[in-house]
Amino acid sequence: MATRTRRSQRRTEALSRGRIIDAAVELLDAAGEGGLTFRALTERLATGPGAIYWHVANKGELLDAATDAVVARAVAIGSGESPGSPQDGIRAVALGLHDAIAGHPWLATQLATQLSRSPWGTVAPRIFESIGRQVRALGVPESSWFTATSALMHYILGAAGQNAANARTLGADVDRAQFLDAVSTAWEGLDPDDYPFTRAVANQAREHDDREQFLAGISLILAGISATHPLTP
Amino acid sequence: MATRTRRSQRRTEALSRGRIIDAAVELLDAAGEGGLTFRALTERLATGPGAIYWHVANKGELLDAATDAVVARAVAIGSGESPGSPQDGIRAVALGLHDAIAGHPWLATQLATQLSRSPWGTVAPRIFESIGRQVRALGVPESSWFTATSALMHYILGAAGQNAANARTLGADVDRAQFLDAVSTAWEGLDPDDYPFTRAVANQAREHDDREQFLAGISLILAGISATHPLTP
DNA sequence: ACCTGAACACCGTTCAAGT
DNA sequence: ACCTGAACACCGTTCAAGT
Repeated sequence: MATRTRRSQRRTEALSRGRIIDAAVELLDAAGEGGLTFRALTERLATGPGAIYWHVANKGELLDAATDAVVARAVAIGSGESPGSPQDGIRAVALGLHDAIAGHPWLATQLATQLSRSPWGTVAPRIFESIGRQVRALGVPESSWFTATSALMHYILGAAGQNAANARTLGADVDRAQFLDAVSTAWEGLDPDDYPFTRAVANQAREHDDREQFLAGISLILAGISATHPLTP
Repeated sequence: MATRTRRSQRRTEALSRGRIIDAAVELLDAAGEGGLTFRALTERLATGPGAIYWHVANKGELLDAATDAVVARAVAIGSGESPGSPQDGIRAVALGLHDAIAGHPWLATQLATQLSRSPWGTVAPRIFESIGRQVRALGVPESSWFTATSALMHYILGAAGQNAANARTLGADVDRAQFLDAVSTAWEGLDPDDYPFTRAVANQAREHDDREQFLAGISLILAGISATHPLTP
């Protein structure tokens, strides 16, 4: 449909790594991981593939850079001087990442791949740092910093990724209520012998709210942290 | 290198969906997501692409089926009649998924994509059910089943995915100690103003054990569940 | 019903050539 | 130093034709 928008704009600014990364993010947002191709990129930037390869080593590096750009913005928002408790600080950082992934669904898969491929990159420390500072403020003893921060980070990325994937399914024609109803109905139709538990919670799935549920999980982990570690705030 | 193994074995069994899925899993295990191509598949199965398309709709469906096959095996192992406490039951299920992802690193990305793309598929209920049964056994009140099970599932998939990605980086020439040392050293070299926390825990990262750390996170969530919800076991 | 294999459209990447 | 654009190897998928 609206694929050919801004078809061959006259190129006013010179090409640059930054402009390429911005265009990549736009393509990813518009059409998901499949939407980022060098053909689409050259058309949007009104140039040839060789020009792009002059600024960027390959597609993988471009994806990493796009991921880093979006994450940097997200943690900058989530980690401003939070006025409330350290718990609220953690919730703010968590929601910042949650909403970033919700707004850029391709980020979930990309984060999973990149965090593992290169934990020495810029993305992992960025996220780790913004969560960890709040953990420290919480009064968790230093010997448990790594454990507590890792647990929170894994939960956040896991849950946010899941929610994002759900959001991606919601296209133009499917709304959220329909979607949840379809899932719940499918779960209710499962074999009673093999899936008693899933059938029993099908209705809770139908009525849940993503953000609320996400924060409930954060609260669970926070409660676990205070129960396990003597806090000294 | 050893790419051409069992080059053109005489095809003894007829082609079938099951045999195609098995071959897909082998290719994924051997060379990651990039290793599964229809070319490689046709060579290994000594057939043409058309034959595969007769049994399988497209590559996405094949990936889903491969994922489901591996997960089914994993939860079958993790959820046998556990002799210990419900807590230990949860740990067993969690470790079952953890080890499955560690053994099939491509599973992490694939699970993230598939769980969201179709939560009405077979994979999501399988995992949800195996965790949820243990949550119920724990004595969590029914109104909190969905929240507690979701939190555990998100943590497990997030953490296991991360660890798997780490494992993937460890090729033939890099061992685990070197890898962790490289990460820690990189973290220690970060800007002291921007990354005080990450620098402070760099040493904990160097010495941590994946499984131990993974289980510590599970314990944290379990502690949070008992602290938050009145258990009636 | 099941399989063959040539063909098609598309992809990431390279590179000699230009400015 | 930066950009052009044709060309290459490879990919998922289709389909007329065979058995």
